[in-house]
Amino acid sequence: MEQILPHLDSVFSIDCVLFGFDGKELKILLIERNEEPFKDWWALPGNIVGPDESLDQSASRILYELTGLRGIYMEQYYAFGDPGRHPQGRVITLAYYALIRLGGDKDLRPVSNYAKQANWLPITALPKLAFDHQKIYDKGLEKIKRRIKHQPIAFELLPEKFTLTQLQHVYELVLGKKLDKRNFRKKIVSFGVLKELDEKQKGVSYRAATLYRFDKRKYAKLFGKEISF
Amino acid sequence: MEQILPHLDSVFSIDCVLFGFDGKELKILLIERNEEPFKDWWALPGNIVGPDESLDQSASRILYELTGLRGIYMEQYYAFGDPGRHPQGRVITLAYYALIRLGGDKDLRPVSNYAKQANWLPITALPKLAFDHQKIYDKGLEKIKRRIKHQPIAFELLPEKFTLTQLQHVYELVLGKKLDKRNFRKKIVSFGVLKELDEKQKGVSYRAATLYRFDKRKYAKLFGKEISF
DNA sequence: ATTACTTAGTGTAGAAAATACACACTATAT
DNA sequence: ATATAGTGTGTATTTTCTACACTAAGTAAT
Repeated sequence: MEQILPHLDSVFSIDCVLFGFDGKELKILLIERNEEPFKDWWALPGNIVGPDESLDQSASRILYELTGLRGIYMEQYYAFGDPGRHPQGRVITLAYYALIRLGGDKDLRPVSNYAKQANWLPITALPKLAFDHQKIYDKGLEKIKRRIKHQPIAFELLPEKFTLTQLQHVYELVLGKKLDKRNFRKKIVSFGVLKELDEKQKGVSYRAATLYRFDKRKYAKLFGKEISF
Repeated sequence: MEQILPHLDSVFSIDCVLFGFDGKELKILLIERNEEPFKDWWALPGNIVGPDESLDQSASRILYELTGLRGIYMEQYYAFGDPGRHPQGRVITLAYYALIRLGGDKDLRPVSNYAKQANWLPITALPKLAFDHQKIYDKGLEKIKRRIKHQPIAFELLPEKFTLTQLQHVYELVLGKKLDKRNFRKKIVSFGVLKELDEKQKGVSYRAATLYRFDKRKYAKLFGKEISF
């Protein structure tokens, strides 16, 4: 019911919580601000939604501009709009999260003029964040904790080919608790969305593990059925 | 990362999907528009977010203005912002849902000048909706289907005192499938969030059922534990 | 070649939860 | 008293969850 379109001084932006996994730790991408307000503070990367782009497009563009990445699973999860959240005016922001595999082949493109630097920081030791970004991050983590139980998002954090131990490691980091190896394997294999490859892990100084791949086709067939961890 | 605050011609609104239950059917509140665009079409009630209110406050105000109701469980669930969604300009809308018990004591306040009429229409026979409101509604229904499995939202659709059969009826309507009576009762009682009253249903021409009440205190104690249907 | 080391990979028994299923009870209306 | 309509309950079976420990395989060092 939007009858009238008054001219309002409000700004609509998107902030991204980019979770990254380097094989060891969960990290998020933060930017060190170079301008007031919150000069020298760390903040979530974000930007203003353009006039002719959809929200998802806008989020993809922002992610691309900040990281050079495309084709990443990304989803909006909450809008933050308290009148006082931005000291210079009314800014309503829509938060998106993305899950990204770090390291490996291509590195992230350096990030532009917005900031002194951009860096992947481990979530176990985050600095104080600008604006209400701590709140945005907290809600984002909560969201992926829930979602990893029901949706195949863990694979976004891993290379295309991965071992079950690596997969378990991702679940443990996101959920913040240890899982039983045998039960984990039993369950994850029983979903039937993993394809066991004829390949083994390489470059390790111990017994090499079998590699698996997430099978999108099989997952698509399951649709409707709920996966549950 | 919102450095600059340009002046943008975008409007930010909230649309509400108000689910109502009258003891028999699930309904949603719709408004028949009295102005172009989409004159004479049915639409979701909504309004523009004020400059000094938070999003939740705004949603509560809008709900109050349209229905006279206060203190209703309400939650944002998705932002819709395709550039073409409003023919007269860029309107980004944040969708909220609310669950409301219909009928009974106090009736809804009549709805203002926005519309020719407001009406509760059964979700089994909805008219074509203005704008992208069908999409907003669909997503809302999907959302409460998920949420009713994990959160105690069903009680918002029922009077304070209700029978287990009524509760089951709500679950069946929202989930869109029949449930087994014995198993339903076993499970819902096992959560320990219902208080059995010493009262019985009145005014029925058959054996009167025991009344129950949702016990918020007990539910609060459970926090962390997941309820699952 | 042997050994030490490190991680991969596997099975089972018991507990708990989910499911399927049918009939007797109670209040009211006639 | 009888018909009616919804209430309220128990159990056996299947499925899923949990807890738990050792052998196999490959690498590295000697």
